[in-house]
Amino acid sequence: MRIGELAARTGVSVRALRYYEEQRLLVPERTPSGQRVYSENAVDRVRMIQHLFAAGLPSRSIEPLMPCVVTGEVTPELLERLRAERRRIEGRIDDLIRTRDRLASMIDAASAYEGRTCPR
Amino acid sequence: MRIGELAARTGVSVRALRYYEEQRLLVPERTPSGQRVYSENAVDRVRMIQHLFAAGLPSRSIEPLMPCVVTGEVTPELLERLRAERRRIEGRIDDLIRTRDRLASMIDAASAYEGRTCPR
DNA sequence: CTAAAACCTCACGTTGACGTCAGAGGCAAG
DNA sequence: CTTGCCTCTGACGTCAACGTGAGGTTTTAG
Repeated sequence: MRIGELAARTGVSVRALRYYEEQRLLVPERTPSGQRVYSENAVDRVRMIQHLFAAGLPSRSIEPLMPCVVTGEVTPELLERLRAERRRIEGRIDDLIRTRDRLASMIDAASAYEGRTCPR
Repeated sequence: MRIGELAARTGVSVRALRYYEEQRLLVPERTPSGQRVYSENAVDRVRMIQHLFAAGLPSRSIEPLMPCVVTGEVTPELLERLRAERRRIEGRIDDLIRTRDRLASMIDAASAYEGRTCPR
């Protein structure tokens, strides 16, 4: 499929797909005239990339994880990188939970004084 | 205390503190000569700001939350904003958990093929 | 065959949270 | 008084993940 269809099917912009290629996250084939041609599994690939972006990984961290998807080769280094990223994400989850709890107690304390002025 | 000490005690840069002031997140007093003077509770304030930044809130979202800390006034709108931010954070937590789980199953699947080539 | 739609490659613009440098003024110690 | 560190105000630089044209080619529909 060409770039427009992939964009439509994944919900990301054409520009973003070209950006992924620039970062070597998703390198498509080319027709003789130079147009990009993507395989079916590029759809899943893009979704994966989006999830990792959403998890806060920069493209420099995603790029070395991609060879696995491409060649299917699993090196110990790759596994370790995956585990490291998992730890990073778990750390971020813990941070967010702490922040949420802090925010929740702010809300509890504040709602006791709703409409008035709370002591400081 | 002056800006250098606050920076040292909070671990954020002097530049960042001036940036917070620019965004009206933390507006200090001034000496007659123009030097910034921070009160003791600015330390907690900065930590709070850092946590909210870490939670992904932009300064435009943090700024309207700050009057509470300053004046102690709790309006219904403020409470609603706090609750909205809490919901946002909880959404991000859920996303991260999903991403972590996906990553974890990638790791499980991959480690079964460690050193070899996995089927595709 | 032609016109529209989709695609191509530069290449500059944007946003947020600062980094960094320049040039000048302020402040405690010796 | 001067040395040395801290602070001040601009103001430009950075990085990531794209957005947004400009100007030209390719593919597709009628």
